[in-house]
Amino acid sequence: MDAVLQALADGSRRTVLEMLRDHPATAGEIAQALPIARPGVSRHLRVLREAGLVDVRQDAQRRIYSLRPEALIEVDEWLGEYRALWQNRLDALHTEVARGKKVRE
Amino acid sequence: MDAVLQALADGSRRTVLEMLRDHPATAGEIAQALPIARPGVSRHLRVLREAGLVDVRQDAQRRIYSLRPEALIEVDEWLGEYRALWQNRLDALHTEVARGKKVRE
DNA sequence: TCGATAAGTACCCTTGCGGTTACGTAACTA
DNA sequence: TAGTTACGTAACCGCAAGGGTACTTATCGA
Repeated sequence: MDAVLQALADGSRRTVLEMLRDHPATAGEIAQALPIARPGVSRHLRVLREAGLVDVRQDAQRRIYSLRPEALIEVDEWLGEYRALWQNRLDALHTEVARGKKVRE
Repeated sequence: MDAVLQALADGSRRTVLEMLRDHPATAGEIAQALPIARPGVSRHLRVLREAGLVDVRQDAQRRIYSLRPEALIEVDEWLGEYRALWQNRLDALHTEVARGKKVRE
């Protein structure tokens, strides 16, 4: 979970992820699409791999990366513990607004 | 969103957040509960504040911090774009398993 | 077996983050 | 008004993250 969030904190890595959301891609393809050089992309992919966010499949010299959204489920579950909270919060807000805004803390 | 994820990438800050999930707290209380000194906590809180994850309310000398889960909704929405994907993936997996595992990519 | 292609690793450098101590500031209190 | 309390900010330090260049490794094709 820590690894996943740390992986996601980097914008480039999120971009990689969003590329892979469309379809699997090779490391080279990803590097071409991003403003950083191949070695950098390799390292990004390593982080994503170690965080469990992507999978690699080897095809001759190519390494084809694909999304492995299972790790994101962790984040989703962590957020789940807040979801009820913000639902209540928003619901409460709505009622407050409806009854003329007597904010209570 | 970037700010939110970067804020969440730090374990201490997630801990602060989880403390505030229970109830609002002052900066001092949070610092006492954590293994880091007050100035550090202050900066953590600043990051959380600027990311929109917490709110401050002043009560005399005290600064009372409370959760503001609206920012987490952003993350939730971002994850939402993957949720369908992993649902499909898991569903697909189930059917693959059921029909005897002919993995297709 | 030798070159070409694709990717990963080693190394270096710079920047930013997180922590600490020391100091500044606002508000209560005697 | 002087002292105390509760925070925040500034300055400094160490370290790890993230980028680039150069090199290594693995696989295919001639």
